[in-house]
Amino acid sequence: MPSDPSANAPCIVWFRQDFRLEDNPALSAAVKRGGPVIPIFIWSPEDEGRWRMGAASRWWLHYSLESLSKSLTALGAHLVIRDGSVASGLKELVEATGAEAVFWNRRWEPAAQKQEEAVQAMLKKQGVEGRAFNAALLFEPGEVLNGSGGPYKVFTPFYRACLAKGLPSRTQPAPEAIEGSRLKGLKLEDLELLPKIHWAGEIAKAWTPGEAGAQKQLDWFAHGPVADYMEERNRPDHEGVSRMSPHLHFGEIGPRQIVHRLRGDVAQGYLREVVWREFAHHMLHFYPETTDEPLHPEFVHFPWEKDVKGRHAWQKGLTGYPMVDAGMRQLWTTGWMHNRVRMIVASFLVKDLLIPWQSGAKWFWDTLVDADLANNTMGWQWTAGCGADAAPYFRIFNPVSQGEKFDPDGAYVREWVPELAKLPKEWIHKPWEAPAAVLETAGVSLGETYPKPIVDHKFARGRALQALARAKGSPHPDDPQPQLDL
DNA sequence: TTTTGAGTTGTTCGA
DNA sequence: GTCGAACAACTCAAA
Repeated sequence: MPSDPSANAPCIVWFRQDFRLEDNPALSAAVKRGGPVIPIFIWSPEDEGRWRMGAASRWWLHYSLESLSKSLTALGAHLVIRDGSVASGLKELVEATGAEAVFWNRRWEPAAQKQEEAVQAMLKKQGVEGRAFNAALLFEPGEVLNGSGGPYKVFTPFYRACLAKGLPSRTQPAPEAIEGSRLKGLKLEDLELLPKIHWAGEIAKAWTPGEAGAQKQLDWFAHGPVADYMEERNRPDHEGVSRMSPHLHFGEIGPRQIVHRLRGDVAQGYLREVVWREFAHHMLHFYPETTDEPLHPEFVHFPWEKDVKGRHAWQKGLTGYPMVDAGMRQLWTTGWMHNRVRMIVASFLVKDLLIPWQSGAKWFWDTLVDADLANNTMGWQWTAGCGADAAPYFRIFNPVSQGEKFDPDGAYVREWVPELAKLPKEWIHKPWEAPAAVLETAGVSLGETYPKPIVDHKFARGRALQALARAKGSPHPDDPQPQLDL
């Protein structure tokens, strides 16, 4: 037998947002290296700064860790759980175990990158090997650049450049066995990730966190909805989308596995959305301040309203616009909202109520089980018109026509706004226009059983167009006219 | 260097 | 009911 002593020194695998065994390059490399493997998760919200994990995501994290822990145990390893700052936690572990290497998969959020730099510096000081791998993305920031060597700021050319490179689909199998090491840590319960008040019942019914749940979800999507994705993806009243977002966010499955599973023309439209996720991560990397600041600086002066009542009505799903309220209640109840409806509610907050997009981003951050800093930031900036590929200023969603177009029978509204369930579909998206007799028959009393619209959309649209014109510096009737020097 | 064409997801109005 | 045009100007990407 070879007797190189260093071959048997333990290797720590630091799990972050890559809670899977298949196609997990850090884990595979550690196993291949030989010697004991110490998988570790360190709960360190203080390392995340302003964007520490929200309540719904913490719920998911709890069960994702539970699932990962079981899978590792089945292979012979043991997930060590800790809390506190990652750099100091890893330092202690390296010293306690005599580990000679720490492997992990990269994350791209600004705070996560700072955390990683601190870990690298610590390891260098300790004389321990630190190696980072790519598990999260098809292409990491810097791999897809425009002709001038800079980052793309428009999606379509970025997308074409990705396709030209070929979407990576090679994956690594899960290890068959792992040489473990007994090491004491915290119990999962000690992290107190689950809510103290019991509000997660419906979330639990809707989702199965963990690698097996992710695989099952992808199977379901690949066998059915993917074929009609382009038509059905806009229908919140149908099961037409993949619902992969929380699994992807927590790395219970990686994008390469998705590309591998969905090869073929039928999935092109869906894979385009996966590339949007890539684009969002690249943008966040190159423009890290966009989590809080508009990408386009003229929006710093945008005349936002401080409308506390409006914000609360929006959060609770009591705006009086059924499509908006249905979405907000689906979010609150299940930790997720259909993407089409995300655009509708976001447009309503930002354009109809003129409430800052950051406020909406924060609410989503706390309530979504798939809250992802890159995707969330890109989505909200796009809606507000201040981000990459920004919406033209005149693109203001009409919550009524969007409802009639994408929830034509009102089934989605009926599910999430049950007090309107008996309204005929003719009026379900605009109950304030329904004849009194129709309302009475349906048991709807506006202002009592369901709110009247908190703002008139036509008025709000005009107001938003005016505010946008002013922010952009175009002339406005109320502004002093510049003297023309003719 | 200059020029040209394109740019996720919309709405409204008038023919 | 359906259809096309108008709704700004600007930035980005690439020829």
